[in-house]
Amino acid sequence: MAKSPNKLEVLKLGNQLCFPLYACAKEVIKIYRKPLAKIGLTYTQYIVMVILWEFGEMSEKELGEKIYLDSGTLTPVLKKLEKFGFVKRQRMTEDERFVKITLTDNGVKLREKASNIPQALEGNIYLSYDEMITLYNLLNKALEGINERKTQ
Amino acid sequence: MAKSPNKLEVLKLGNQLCFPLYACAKEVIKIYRKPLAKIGLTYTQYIVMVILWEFGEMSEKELGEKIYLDSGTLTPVLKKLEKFGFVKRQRMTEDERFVKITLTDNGVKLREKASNIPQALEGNIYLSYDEMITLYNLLNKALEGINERKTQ
DNA sequence: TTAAAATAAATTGCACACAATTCAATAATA
DNA sequence: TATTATTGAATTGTGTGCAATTTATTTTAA
Repeated sequence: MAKSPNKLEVLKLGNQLCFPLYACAKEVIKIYRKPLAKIGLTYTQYIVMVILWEFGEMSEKELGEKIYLDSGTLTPVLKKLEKFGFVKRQRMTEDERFVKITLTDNGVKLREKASNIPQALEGNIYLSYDEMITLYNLLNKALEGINERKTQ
Repeated sequence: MAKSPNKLEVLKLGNQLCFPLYACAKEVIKIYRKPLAKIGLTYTQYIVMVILWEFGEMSEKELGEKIYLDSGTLTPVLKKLEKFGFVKRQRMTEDERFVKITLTDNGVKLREKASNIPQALEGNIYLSYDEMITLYNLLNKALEGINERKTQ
């Protein structure tokens, strides 16, 4: 049975958590980079497309909330994807402050070409299925906590 | 009892893991940003200092391996820290290709001022101690796997 | 109903992050 | 030993990522 941790121990571990999180995210993104280059996308562009493939059209604001990016990052990425011909950006007539992001036909088609991208991780993540599930759940729980704090 | 997952399920989950990892890392770094600004450091600069505080002087190459950064990122960061007066950079006489990174007195002193930085996470990570331990272990296991693959 | 506040994007400036290349020093080998 | 290969750091160019500010639009409230 593990001893009950004091506050200092929790803090120290929190600090230690930070680094592997940072390093692991970078390394996993790096694994995706090469296969993504083959279909002409960066990781950030890919994530935008994944969200749009899953949820369909939405405002830039909504997209930014889902992807944890503000307009400072997102606007240039979306303009690039528009230049590539994968998305369309247009002000909404109901409220001209909002920009609606829509997939073009080519954007929809790209989904198939990207379908083998997840295989990039094959043989690169040495975790069991159960460990991956646990990791996935803990990360999402942590994210939820951070979101909760934000909306207060 | 969970059913045995097929390969496709593992791949799909791997892909899904990628995003919360990316998002969570960004959000946690964001939490550190404000308290770090008070002692005049960015997150990357802080991680460099943490490594040097823990392990002492080492070459830029060694530092880069520990922190998962190449010279393209690390050289400018180290030059900045040198300008701040926290580290010293000098070519090693034994082998002039290597640059040895050493803490200055001010660099050592900064450690105390930074001692309360981990408290930034207090009230921001809604995970139990055990969950944090599990998350920490899984991330490190994933990192080890990635490293292993690299050295092959 | 108009002035003030709020809101969504866009812009600006700074700091990474990394691939690719260059440069200088050292090691390997013909 | 002279040539080639390798290695560590530095440089260059592109792409985020974000805080702070600006702009245009809409909402709120006086």
